[in-house]
Amino acid sequence: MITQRQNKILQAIVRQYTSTGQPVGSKHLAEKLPFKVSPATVRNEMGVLEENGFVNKEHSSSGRVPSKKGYRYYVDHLLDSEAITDNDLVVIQNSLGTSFQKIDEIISHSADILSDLTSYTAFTLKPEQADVCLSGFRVVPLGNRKVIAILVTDSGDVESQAFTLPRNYDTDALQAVIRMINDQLVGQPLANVMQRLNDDIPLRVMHYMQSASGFLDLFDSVVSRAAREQFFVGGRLNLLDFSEKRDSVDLQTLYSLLDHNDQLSNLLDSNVSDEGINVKIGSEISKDKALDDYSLITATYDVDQYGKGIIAVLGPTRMPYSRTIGLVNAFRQELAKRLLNFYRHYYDS
Amino acid sequence: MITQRQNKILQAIVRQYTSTGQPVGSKHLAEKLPFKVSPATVRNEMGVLEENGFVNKEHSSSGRVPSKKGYRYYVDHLLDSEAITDNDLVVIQNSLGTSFQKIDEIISHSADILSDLTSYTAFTLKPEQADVCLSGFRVVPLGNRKVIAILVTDSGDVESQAFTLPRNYDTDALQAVIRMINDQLVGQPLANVMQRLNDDIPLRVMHYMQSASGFLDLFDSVVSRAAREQFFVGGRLNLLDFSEKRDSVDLQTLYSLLDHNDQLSNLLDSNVSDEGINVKIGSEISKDKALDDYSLITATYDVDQYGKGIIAVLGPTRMPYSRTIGLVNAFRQELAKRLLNFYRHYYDS
DNA sequence: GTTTAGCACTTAACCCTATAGAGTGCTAAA
DNA sequence: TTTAGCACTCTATAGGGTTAAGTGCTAAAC
Repeated sequence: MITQRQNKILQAIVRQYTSTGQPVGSKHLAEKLPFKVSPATVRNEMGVLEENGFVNKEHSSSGRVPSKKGYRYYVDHLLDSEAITDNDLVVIQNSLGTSFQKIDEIISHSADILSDLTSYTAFTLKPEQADVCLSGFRVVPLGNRKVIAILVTDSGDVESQAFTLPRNYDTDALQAVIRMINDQLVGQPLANVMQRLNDDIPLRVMHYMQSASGFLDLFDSVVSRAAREQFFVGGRLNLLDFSEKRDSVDLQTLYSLLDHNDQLSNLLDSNVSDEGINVKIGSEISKDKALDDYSLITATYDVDQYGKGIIAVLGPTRMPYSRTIGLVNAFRQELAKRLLNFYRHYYDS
Repeated sequence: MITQRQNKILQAIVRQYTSTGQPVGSKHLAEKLPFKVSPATVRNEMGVLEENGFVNKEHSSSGRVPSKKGYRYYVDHLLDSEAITDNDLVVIQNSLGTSFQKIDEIISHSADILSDLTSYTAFTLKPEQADVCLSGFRVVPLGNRKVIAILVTDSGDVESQAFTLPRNYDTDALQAVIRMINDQLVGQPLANVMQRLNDDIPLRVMHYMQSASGFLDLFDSVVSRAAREQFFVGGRLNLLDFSEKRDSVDLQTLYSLLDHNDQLSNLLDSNVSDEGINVKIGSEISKDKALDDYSLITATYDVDQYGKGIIAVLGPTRMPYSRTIGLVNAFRQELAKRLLNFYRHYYDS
């Protein structure tokens, strides 16, 4: 059982450590505490906290450092009222205030803002309805055997891809295939479409043309681009700013993470919680040891009938949680407001 | 005047230093040289080289290190026959051998291969004819006020962008504007088109609709995307692997370079030579001090009537030039071959 | 029964010094 | 012109002493 006083001491240790990065000693801590106790008492209490695994020592005569368990407990029970400064709020509102033409612009911009605010690496995903459906597929000839394939979803997203037809292509067959695609697939969720692309569609295409592969590759690539959760990253390189042990092999993993969007995507996918704000600490993020000293804060933002999006921040485990969580929280609300305006303005009558 | 023996000694110093990173002393060097001389002789010769500015000392009793001038001289006069290993050649051929659908795929892939081979940062630009012209602009309605703008160039490239029309849009006016654009601009080089967009086109558009800006923004964004030399980067983060002085403010510049494509683009633009392989050393790359310890190797590759492309490698000044240049040279040839095949297959009758 | 003062002990960080090693320049002999 | 020899310079490394911050434990104070 943890006493109230131990709570306060653990809280103070985490705050102190996250702000200075130095192990926290009993004497300094005693001065900072809201009640008057002697360093000796603090030492005793810290001993108890250590027995319970909330704090560690770096060596036998050093001050205390929060353990993963300590951070976890702090985040779950000891967080500040998640206040941010007025200044931060103004920055958020102003940077989201500029006008933009496309959803992608503001979402991409958001990743940069959030990264600047926190000075960590930030991620943003645009709002996504649960089941986006195919609402149309067209192929427009551009002359000289060039065509452009255009796919529209019922969420209003458009994906297109240019393509050069092989010689001797039977345009009538192509038209027939496109009609078939529209007959069969329009109105279906993209996930279904993807599945049927490996299932009955190839056979159907073969009715009209000998080789299904060329055309299907094109269609597949457009569909999967539309289905992919496109996310944006801001401040990639901030990941390298801390990383205490700049030499170890872990750097390799970080580098590869930074360079490969699919890895980042997996990381996010596996860490997104249903809703609200979620904090993952160290090994909770992934099995990979390279991320042991990082924490990931994810949050959803809700744009009513237009779906839910995600924002996230990846920073050092040793981060000022109250402030960072406060920023993420304020940001999700502002972003949701802004997007709701945008959607209302553009999509409603 | 530089003697033959001094040439050999400078060559040996550069080779030794680029491979070990340690200043080169007279005793070790005397053993490595192809002719038998005593360390004392080597010392005398090194003294001459230093007087002429080809080598420096890090402190009064250290070995010699090549100066920028020394590297320059080495690259210009003392390079090995630029041989690469059979293994490297096989790797290049295999990785370029996989099939691909679009030019962009292979060019982007090339940046990764080249970066892996050299372990530096690599850049690739696709082949570009001198004056690409606009060959068509269309706007296809997709329903629900959505349209897609499609631009085709005479080099066969296609750019498109989806767009949502404001309410109460006059579609007849839009059609008229599109006809006007095609009348006025088709057949003109993209550079001209860009210029006229700031010139007479806005006025012409105003004939048909009250506010020109919305539509022109769309058109402008599609045109500039088509006109932009799109380049690909592989191994961005390799730039940070060396950087002796990991703390200085120069890191900031490097970071910003890594994060901003436009900066990299400028860097390449200002360093591309007319043809063949070109090596820029240290301050020759740019005024920026952050790049003083880097060298940039650029090379063109020639795909006959389909234009010329560029590949480049940015690594430490202290790099094994013979090998790196050999790799770049082999790569440009293989890439040119591969692309020529591709173009012939797809674009010729 | 807590809390606290006092004290012995531990460790990292810093500074100083000594020493070994690699390299240079110079001089004089080969 | 080349080389052997030598005095000199500078870096890197290891060891020793000191300081500062911290701990745990014990016994007295509250």
